[in-house]
Amino acid sequence: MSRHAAQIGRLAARGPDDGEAAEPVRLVEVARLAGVSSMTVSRALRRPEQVAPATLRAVQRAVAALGYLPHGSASALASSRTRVVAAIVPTLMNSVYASTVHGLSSVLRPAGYELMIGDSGYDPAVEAALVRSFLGRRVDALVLTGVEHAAETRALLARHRVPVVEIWDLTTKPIDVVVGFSNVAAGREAGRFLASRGRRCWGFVGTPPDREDRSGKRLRGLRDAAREAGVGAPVTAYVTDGMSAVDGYGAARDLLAGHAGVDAIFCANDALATAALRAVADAGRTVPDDVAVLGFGDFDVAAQTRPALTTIRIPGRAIGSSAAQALVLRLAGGHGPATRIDVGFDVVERESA
Amino acid sequence: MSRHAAQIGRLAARGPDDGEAAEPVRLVEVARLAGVSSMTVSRALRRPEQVAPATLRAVQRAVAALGYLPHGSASALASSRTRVVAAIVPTLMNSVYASTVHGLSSVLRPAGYELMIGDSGYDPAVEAALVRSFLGRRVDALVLTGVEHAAETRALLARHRVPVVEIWDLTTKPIDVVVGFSNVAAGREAGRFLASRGRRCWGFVGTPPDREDRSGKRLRGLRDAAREAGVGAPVTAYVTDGMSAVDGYGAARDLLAGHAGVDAIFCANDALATAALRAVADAGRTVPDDVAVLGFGDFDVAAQTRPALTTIRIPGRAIGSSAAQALVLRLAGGHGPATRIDVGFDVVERESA
DNA sequence: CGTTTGCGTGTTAGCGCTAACACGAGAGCC
DNA sequence: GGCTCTCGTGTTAGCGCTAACACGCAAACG
Repeated sequence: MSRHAAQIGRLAARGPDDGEAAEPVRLVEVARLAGVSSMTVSRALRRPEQVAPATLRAVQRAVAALGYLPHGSASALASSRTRVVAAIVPTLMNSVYASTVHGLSSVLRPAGYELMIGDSGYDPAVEAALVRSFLGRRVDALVLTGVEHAAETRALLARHRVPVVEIWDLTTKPIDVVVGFSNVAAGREAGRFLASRGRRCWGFVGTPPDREDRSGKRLRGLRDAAREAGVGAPVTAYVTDGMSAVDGYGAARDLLAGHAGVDAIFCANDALATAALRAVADAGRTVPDDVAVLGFGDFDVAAQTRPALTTIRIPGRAIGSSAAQALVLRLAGGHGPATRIDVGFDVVERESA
Repeated sequence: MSRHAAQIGRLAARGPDDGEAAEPVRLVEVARLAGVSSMTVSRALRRPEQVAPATLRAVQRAVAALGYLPHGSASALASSRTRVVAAIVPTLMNSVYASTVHGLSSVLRPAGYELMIGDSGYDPAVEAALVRSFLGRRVDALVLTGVEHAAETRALLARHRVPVVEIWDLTTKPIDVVVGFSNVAAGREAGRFLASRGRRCWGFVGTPPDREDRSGKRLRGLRDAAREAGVGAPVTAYVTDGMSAVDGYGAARDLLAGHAGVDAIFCANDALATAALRAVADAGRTVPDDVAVLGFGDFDVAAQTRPALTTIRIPGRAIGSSAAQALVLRLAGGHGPATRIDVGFDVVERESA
């Protein structure tokens, strides 16, 4: 494609009311105006400390005069660095993942990186498709939620060797860096909390444990705690199509209907827990007197429900900013000491348990 | 930079445990294996209908065998299309904007576009900085929240002529396409609702009206309705640093303290409204008997507060998907009939008003 | 006063892909 | 049988930028 032809196309696409023709400005134009070579302009913009102060000023004047904006794709192609980081979260419609994304961008943007976001809807196959697309765009790094990934995802990552940060879980074998907390320990803590409140017959609402996802690990921890406390194994009801409130109501209702003696329900996230609150009420029982409800995540809604949700608080924003810091370090060349960062969790006691 | 040198660098950066050397695969490698020219491979991937079926199969086999992933930056540079759309929202920590982003991505991703997200924190200067960064990356289109923009933003957009969709508001003079609703009409509807419930002394919590932002327009509508209903002009208390619950509590408290007769508070969003609920309770008064609280947005929390928030529901997800559809049409060449799409709004009556 | 060092800048050669055009072979037509 | 037309594919020439190296000039050095 000749430049001329491109311009024709552009002009033809314009309406008649266009004032300035706005021929796109390239590096050479800036160089010409500043009286230097284009390489010097490139350096002045990327590593100003490498050019003489007078030259720098001349370049900056020319850049401002022409309104020059560097061309990201050209820069990326020549330097093999896009300065884009991609992040995949289960969903944005959930305040803790939104916080995580916010934490990521609050560190990455000032460091000169933009974020591409994908939401997997908790589906590993969707995650794999997103990873493929992001790798095609040659992002400089990838942030993945969780440490369990589809085989295709692992194969893609092995092939393309991009820095990867896994978040919201821990493992002894991270792909690269992992920033999160132990979901098993958090589930165990949930159980200990219920035991300490005298609850003896626990229920659990979350995803089936054979998926070995984060929800499954929380259940594993809960079971550990049940053994530890000498209470019966938790009864379970599973959601299979999502982790939102609408997905959880039926499971919670079935749990209550099938096990009249249940005096506590631990939910794999707060959205499910709000559904459990309603299910308990609809079953004619009260929270927390008849049934305690314990959530997970400390979503925004947790403080607003009635009764307010007792839940496990996860520092979502800190996960994002720590992950981003680790990434920025790694991308700058330094390896950073830690490949495993545990941000921990707390129990937030409100009214529901 | 020679390709060879790049490869040395790569290898040097690897650990000793690396199995496959994973030399990155380029289009020519695929072409060689398939026994065609690289141009044919390019076409087979982008417009399969233009190559002969047998050739197409050969190319697809070669792509699969080599695990080829097209190089986004190179493609973007050669074709002047990045297949990336950037969206700027005030914040992701708010379910309605998260819904909007979700609506955008649900349409854009299947159409082959990735999303870059920026959050402006309701600050036009931040929006301008984001627009600059996104334009530098030569995104194919831009989605902006609101129709009021900093002068710098307008200048950048005029210079770079990228398709723009403005969302969450309406105007007769959109930059390009606008998808949203009339914030003035929504504010007026809020006032009419309060009037119909016998409220005579209204308060408003939101941003100062001189900003002429979406909150300001809602206040304008409320004032119109006050005149229409023959009640006094609404008393106001402003937030200046954000639109979250923490920003709103002080304003609501001051409003109640300064105007003992207030029997209704309209808040510019539901986060502020949750703060108002607490402020009313802390002032020793009850909602809705003493003071009605009317929110805006129908955030996730609205149904969970006690009393549950009566609010104006905005179809955030529909705004996102409609905007994306308009964009996909426009990017495909067709102009699409509408440059102004009104998605409307509803009053959701719960308990607080 | 030569030699060395380092700094600032220019030159060269691509990065991996695609627009535009060229071209040959076969089909359709009179 | 020559003409056009279409279809599938190849050739050429960049897109706008930067890595690597080259080079000249001043200061620093023995």
